[in-house]
Amino acid sequence: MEARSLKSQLEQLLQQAVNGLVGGLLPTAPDASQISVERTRDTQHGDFASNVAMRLAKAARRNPRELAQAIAAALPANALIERTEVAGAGFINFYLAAGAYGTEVARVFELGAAYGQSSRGRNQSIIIEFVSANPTGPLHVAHGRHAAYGATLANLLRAAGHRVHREFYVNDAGRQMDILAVSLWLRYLELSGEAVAFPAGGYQGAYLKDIAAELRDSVGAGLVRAAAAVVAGLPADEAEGGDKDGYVDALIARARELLGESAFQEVLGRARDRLLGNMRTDLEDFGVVYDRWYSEMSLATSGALDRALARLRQQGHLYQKDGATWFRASEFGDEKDRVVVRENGLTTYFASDIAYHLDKRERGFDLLIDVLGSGHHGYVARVRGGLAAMGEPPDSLEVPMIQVVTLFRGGEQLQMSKRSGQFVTLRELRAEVGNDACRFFFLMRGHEQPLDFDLDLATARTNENPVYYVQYAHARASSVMKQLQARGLTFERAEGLANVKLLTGELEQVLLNRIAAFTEIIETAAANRTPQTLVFYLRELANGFHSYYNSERFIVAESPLRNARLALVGAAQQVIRNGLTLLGVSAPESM
RNA sequence: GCGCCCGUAGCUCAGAGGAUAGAGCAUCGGCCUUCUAAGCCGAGGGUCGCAGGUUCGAUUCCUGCCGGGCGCGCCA
Repeated sequence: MEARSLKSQLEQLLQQAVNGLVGGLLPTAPDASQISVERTRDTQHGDFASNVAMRLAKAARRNPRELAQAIAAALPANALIERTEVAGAGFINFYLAAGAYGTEVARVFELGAAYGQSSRGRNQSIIIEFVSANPTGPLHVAHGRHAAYGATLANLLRAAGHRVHREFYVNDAGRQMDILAVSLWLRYLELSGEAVAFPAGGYQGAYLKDIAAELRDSVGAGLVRAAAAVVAGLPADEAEGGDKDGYVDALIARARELLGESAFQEVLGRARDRLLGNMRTDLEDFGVVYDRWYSEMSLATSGALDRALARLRQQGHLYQKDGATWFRASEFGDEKDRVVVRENGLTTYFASDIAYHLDKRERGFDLLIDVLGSGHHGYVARVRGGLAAMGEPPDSLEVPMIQVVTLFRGGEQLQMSKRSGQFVTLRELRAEVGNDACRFFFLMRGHEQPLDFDLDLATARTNENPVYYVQYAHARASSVMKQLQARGLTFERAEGLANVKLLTGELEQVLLNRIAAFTEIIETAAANRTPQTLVFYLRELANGFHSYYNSERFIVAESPLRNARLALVGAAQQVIRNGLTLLGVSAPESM
């Protein structure tokens, strides 16, 4: 069976009706995007409404209401629509057949955890890259927001019928890795009684001290060199009025010289692997898994980087200036040209990224989604330019920008600074507020909105905490089923589904309506790349459930009505669970 | 200076051409001998930053201004 939302089904019917008028009332076939159906805000306008007649009236040179009448009359016979009416300036209002919601409830039970999935995405192949934090330190709270957003968006896209591949791009190349190696080695020397002043430009976080201890346990004193030999002839660091980059670079050179390249690489690899391992564990614990961790370094070793640059050069998109190789990005929509090979012969991060994105296209992905921090917006034009220069469509790259996270405790903003090594890690945050509140809070706001994360609210076990509201609805539904058992009764699904027509109460209708909207909410949230659409929906669905719960008793004496109500409760519970699962939030049986 | 994002209820935010602009929190008033009160119901609260424009219709799209945030490396 093809999975479609009610909205999609209605749009399909409407499309057929409109097509039937082409050549008659309508001069030409309209664009499919003009033919849409929306949920009504007010039930006195029916269940769904369409503005199609108003949109087509001008081109057709027809009165909108007249056109609406004609379109409504041309709707093919179907079991979905009870009746239509033309209202206002030319709206077509749809009233669903009484059985439509009963069918939908039956589908919830039939499909279970798969309810809500649709084929809307037409199997479009999407690669979504997110977090991709530098392996130079632990993940912190901002990465958590990226992880929650990216993982949930991936879930939504898959549910909406796309093929989705999740990727973490590992920035394991470049100078930062050398700095990491030196930082670790200096911590190791410290432990070994050969302390050297720690550079301002190094990675100062305490995590490297732990890794240094492991290194010491593992290799013993083999990497120890005299502090005096390390610092001999080095330029001044920032603290002494020198240049911090110059000092770090000199230290890197000195480390290579004293250790030898292979030992230096061993230290580097030790730090990188350990930090990447921690990231992977953190993300898995947070419910975020990837299909692939893609190494930046592998672009160089596989030759992909050289191939990409050769291709650009061949097309005449590169030129030499000031000893460096530049890409003519300004000819492809960027504000200025960009360096791809530096004066010192090393390729830039941007060069890797061109090769990486070309590789994504060559692997067959239709759409490339990069989830980036809002600070990276200047980067988008550059990478699009690279794609364009390679002959790839620049709009195959889409970049949702995630705004910053600010933590608050007791009304006070927590200071976070990566440079000083004092920041709240994702691990610490999860330990304090738990996975559920963490993911829910990260997704509560639009991703382009800066997020104030209130730790007191997230840990509050009170009604002020929004994550409990939705979970509580699920737990309450479970509780009803347990209560049923305790009374020696069972839920007779067939009887319940056969009697959904008895659910004529206002609150029952509202709840049925909201349940049936789930599939189209997923479609909308996926299409707009807005997980918070699902968050808001779940709050509304939970509200519909709580209101119903407070106004009616479900376990009544009359078996048909009891089972019909239990079917509604069970369907609501299933949809809440499916929705929370997409968000990566648990659906507890009791609270 | 250039570029991107944001200005909606007291606060935090949804809504992205459509009918009377919504939610949570806060405030005030009700609801537990009955399936979990982490719940429900009700009330008050708005010049959708300002000014033009496009449109049958603009909070939504366009332009300009005002206000706030961020970014503009041969770093990654």
